Amino acid sequence: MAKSPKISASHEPGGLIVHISGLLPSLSPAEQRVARLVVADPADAARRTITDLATAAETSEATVIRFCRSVGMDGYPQLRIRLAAEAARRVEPPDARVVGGDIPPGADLAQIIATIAFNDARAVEETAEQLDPAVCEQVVEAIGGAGRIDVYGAGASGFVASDFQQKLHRIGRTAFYFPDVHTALTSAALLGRGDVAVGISHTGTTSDVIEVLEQARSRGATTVALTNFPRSPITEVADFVLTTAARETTYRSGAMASRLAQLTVVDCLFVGVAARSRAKARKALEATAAAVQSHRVGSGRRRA
Amino acid sequence: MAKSPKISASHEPGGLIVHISGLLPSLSPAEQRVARLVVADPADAARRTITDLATAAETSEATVIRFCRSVGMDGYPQLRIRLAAEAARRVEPPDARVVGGDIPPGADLAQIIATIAFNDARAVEETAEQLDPAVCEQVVEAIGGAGRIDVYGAGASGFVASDFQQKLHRIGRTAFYFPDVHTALTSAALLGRGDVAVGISHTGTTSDVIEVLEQARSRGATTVALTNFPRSPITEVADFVLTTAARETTYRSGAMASRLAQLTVVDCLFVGVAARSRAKARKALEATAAAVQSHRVGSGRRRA
DNA sequence: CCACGGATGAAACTTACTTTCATGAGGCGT
DNA sequence: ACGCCTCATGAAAGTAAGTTTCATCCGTGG
Repeated sequence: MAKSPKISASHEPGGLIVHISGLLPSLSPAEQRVARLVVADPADAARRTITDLATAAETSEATVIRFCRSVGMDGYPQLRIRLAAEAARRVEPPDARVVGGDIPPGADLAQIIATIAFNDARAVEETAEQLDPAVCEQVVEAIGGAGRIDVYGAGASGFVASDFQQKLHRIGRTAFYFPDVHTALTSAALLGRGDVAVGISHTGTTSDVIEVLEQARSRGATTVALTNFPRSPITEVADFVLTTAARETTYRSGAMASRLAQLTVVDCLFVGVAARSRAKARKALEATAAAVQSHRVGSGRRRA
Repeated sequence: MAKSPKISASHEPGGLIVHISGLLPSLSPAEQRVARLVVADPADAARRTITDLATAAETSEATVIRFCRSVGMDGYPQLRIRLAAEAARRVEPPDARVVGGDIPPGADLAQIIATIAFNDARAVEETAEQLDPAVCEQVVEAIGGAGRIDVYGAGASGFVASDFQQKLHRIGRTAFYFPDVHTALTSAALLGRGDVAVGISHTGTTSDVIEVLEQARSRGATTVALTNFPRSPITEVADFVLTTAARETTYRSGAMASRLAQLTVVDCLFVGVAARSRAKARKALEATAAAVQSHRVGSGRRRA
C-alpha cells in the first residue's frame, strides 16, 4: 500500500472521528462496516472488545485490526483509548438533531433550521480542528510568493473556487478562475514553476478538476488540493492536500456543509496570505472597498 | 484500617481521578503506588499496558488488578478507557481565540484558523437562532409556489445568490441569477404576481440590489431581502426580511462570516422548499446527480 | 480463459489480562 | 515468647484478547 503525497497520516488533532469519516470511502467494504459502527457511537465502540466489535460489524477480528492500521493506529487497544477520549471530549448533541443525517420527512421548518445550522457549524469547527497548520503555512507561502494563481472547481466547488479567486484578487494577488474546463486547461498549460494551482473538489473525484491540476503540475506549478477525502484521486496530483471535515453521507446535506467547510479553509488561507504582507494587502483591500462605495446608499448601518 | 471491600463502585462524582485520590489512603501500599502514578498522569497511565504500569509502580500485575477493583472498575481495560476519557475531558483547550475580534498582527496560522473557525461557526449558529421560522415558512411557501424566482446579489453576496439559484434549479424550480445589473433589471421588469425576487446584501445598502428588488416589487412580485441589518434600506423594498447574524466589525472578518451565515439561510430555505415537494425534489436531485456522474473517477471506493 | 492482486476470515500464534495459590510479614491473644 | 490468624503480595498458571499468517475467494484486465 503506497502512501500518497502529503497526507499527514499521524496528524489528526481535530478528532479521530472526523479523521475516520474522511477516510471512509478509501476503506474496503468490510472495514467500512467497522468504521460506520465506530463513527456512529465511539463511546460504545470503546467499550467493546475486538471480537465483539468484529461480530457487530459482521466481520473478523483481522479486519478490525486492518481498520485500526488503516486509520493510523497501532492496534486495537490504542484505537479504543483514543475513541474513549474522543467520546469524552465531545459534547453530546442536546436534542434529536439528526447528526450528519438526513432531514426527517415530517420535520417543520424550525427543526430543519436547527439541524442544518448544527451540521453546518460543526463542519466548520471540525474542519478547522483537523486542518494541519504546517501544510497551510506552506500553501500560504506558495500562494503568497506565486507569480500567478489558478483556482479550479466544478459545480458547487466552483463557487468556492470563484470566491477564493476573488478574495486573492482583492488583496492584489494575480488569481484566475475558469468556469469552463477547456479554458482552465489552456490556462494550466501556461503555468510554470513558481505558479500555484488550487483544485477544489468535495469528493476528490471530479475528473475535470483532477485533469486540470495534473496539467498544471506537469508544467511545474505547485498544486494544492482541497477535498473532504484525504485518499481520493485528486490527492495524487497535488503537492499539498488540505481536507475539509464535512461528515455527511447523503449528497444532499453533503453539498451544503462541505461548501461551508471549504469556504472556511479558503478564509484561513486568505487571511494567512493577507497577513503575510499586511500593509500591501490592507491597502489593496481599502482600494477595492472604496471602489464599490459609490454603489452603496446611505442611511443604513455601515461598516467603518 | 476500615478498608471496606465494597466501595461504591457505580458512582464517583467529580471524576475518576478525584475518586481515586479520595480513597488513596484506604489502599494498600502497593496499590497506593499504582494510584499515585495514575493520578499523577492519567493520560500516560491509559497508554501503558498492565505489565508496564505494574513495573513502573514496582509491583505485580495482580496488584494493579486489585487496584482496579478497589476503585470500582471491572478490570484493567475498563480503567484504561475511563482514564483516557477523563484525561481528555480535563485538558481543556487553553483558548486564545479572539472572540469576534480581529486577527492580531503577530498571529500564527494556527491562531488564525482557530479564530476564523470560531467566528464562522458562531455566525452560523447565531443566525439560525434568530431566524424567524414563521417568516421562513412564508418565504418557502412563496418560492415553492412561484412561477419564477430571481435571485439578486452583488460582490460577495453574488456568490451566495448564484449558489441559491443553482440549488433551486437543481430541484426543478425555475430560478435565475444575473451577475450584471442591467440584465437583472430587465429580468425584474418581467416579473409579475406569483413570482419571487430575492435580494441578498450583507450591508443592506447595495444600491444595485435594492434597485432591482424595487423594480421587481413594483411589478407585483413577492420580494425577499437577506441582510445582516434589519433596518437597512433593502428592508424597505422587501415583503419579507430574513437576517443573518454575523456580528463582525471589520471588513475582513465581516465578508467571511456573513457569507457563511447567508449560505446557511439559503440552505434552510432550500431544504424547506425541497421538503415541500419531497418526491419531485428527490427525483430532480437524483437526475442532476446522475448527470455529473460520468465526470467522476474511481467508481466505488478510492485508492486502495 | 487464465493470471493477478486485493479482500477476507480461519486458525495459529503472541501478548495482555486475570485468577489462583503459596509465601511471608505483621498483629494479637494466650 | 509462642503460635495462630490475617492479609498483602508476587509467581505462576490459566484465560481471554489481540495479532499475524495464510489459504481462499472474487473481481479485473490481459
